[in-house]
Amino acid sequence: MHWNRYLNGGYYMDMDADQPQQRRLTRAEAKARTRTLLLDAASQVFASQGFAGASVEEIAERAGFSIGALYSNFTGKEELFLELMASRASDRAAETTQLLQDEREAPGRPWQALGQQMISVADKNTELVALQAEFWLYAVRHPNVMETFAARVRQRREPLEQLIGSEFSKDRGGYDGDLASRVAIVVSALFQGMVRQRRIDPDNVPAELYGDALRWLFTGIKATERAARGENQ
Amino acid sequence: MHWNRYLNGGYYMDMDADQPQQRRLTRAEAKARTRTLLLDAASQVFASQGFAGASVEEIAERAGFSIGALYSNFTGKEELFLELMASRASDRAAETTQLLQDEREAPGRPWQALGQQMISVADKNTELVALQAEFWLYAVRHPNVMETFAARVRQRREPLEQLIGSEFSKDRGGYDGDLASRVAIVVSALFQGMVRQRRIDPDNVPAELYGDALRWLFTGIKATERAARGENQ
DNA sequence: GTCTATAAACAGATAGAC
DNA sequence: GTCTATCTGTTTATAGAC
Repeated sequence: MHWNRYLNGGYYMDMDADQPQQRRLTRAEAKARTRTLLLDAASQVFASQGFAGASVEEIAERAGFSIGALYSNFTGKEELFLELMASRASDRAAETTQLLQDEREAPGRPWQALGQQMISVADKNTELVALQAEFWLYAVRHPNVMETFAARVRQRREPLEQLIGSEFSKDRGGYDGDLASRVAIVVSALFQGMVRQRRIDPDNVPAELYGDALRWLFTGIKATERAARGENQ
Repeated sequence: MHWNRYLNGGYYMDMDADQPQQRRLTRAEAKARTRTLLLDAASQVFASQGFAGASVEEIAERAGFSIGALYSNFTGKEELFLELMASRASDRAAETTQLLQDEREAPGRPWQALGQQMISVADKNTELVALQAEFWLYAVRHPNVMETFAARVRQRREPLEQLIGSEFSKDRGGYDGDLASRVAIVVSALFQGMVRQRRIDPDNVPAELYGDALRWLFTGIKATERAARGENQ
């Protein structure tokens, strides 16, 4: 039996029972597996109860272990939370890169399609959306963590920034990195804001709206840029 | 001595000591004042510790009262939090209405100016921004509260929706309420997303960016609408 | 490595004095 | 109305058995 990790943080087992030389897990592997299961349980409990509201007992129980096991893998609740924060950040980065890779391979696709896909991904991962809010609050309340968190968020924005940059390159000579960076911030802020609104009021925040907003935004940017170039030349 | 409430939820005393018939507060007035002070303290403590992380003792202490006083004014921590949620929502609604009223009286002002002003207001009220995130998480975790919260958010969006609608009326014959509503959602989502980003990474999220984004957005909407009308007519 | 048992601190909430 | 004292349950974290 072997545990693999999905991009979204879930797990599945290799059910290939015919595997010839199935062996016991080494101590290190077993411990790693326990850590992983604890982190997965922590994700659920922190998402539904918040950092302060979550109890280590519930996390351990949900993972199928005792409190003692938790404390032998993490120094405490805080470290568990911070490790989760780090692990989920890299998951998201991989996911985003993949999503935008798909986008690059279907370059004719309108912004609407990308927008709708992003929203539908967010609709499914309700746990992650709540966790993000929890991470943000933690960062705001712990200045020493804030910079690390901000750096991760910036990093996650990079693939988006590149996609936008290459989109703009089509229309003009050079690659305007500063513009791409600013637009990426706007696009991701818009995305996060809409996902949160939609979460509490889905009827009033249709999934297509994010795509519409992207179309408006990029139409406006191109028009504005054209106008600016027209004046300068 | 009389307590008045600022739009932003703060308080100030009338220092007019010469007031001739200064009288003792009635029991009801004293109780109302206690409630108000407790709510104000709760705002600070909930913002910095979160709902689960805040203790009623700290709230009572910060307000200058004992735990007993808190329990004689609220049934418990939960009611205190919900009352705060309701009171701060109406404060924000009044504030927004005022801000957009100013906007209406200076109709030539570009979107950039409005955007920058909104961001600078948010920069000052860091407590409120954290509270909003806390309210959102609470709503997400308590389905019975969610609809009430969503309704308050919708209500707060109304003045913005009207401003946008009247802006669009200039360009075309009728008032397109549906478009205005959708754009208002986009604008407020964008705002909230940028404020959160800016809170943890101010260097990378310049205050002007929100204004730029609004300009891009409205330029794009008008171009898109023009194109749509051109095709239909 | 993980479990059970427990220590020590703290939380929300109540009762009765004033 | 508000305060002090207290009850009860829960929490994080640790110690020692296996």
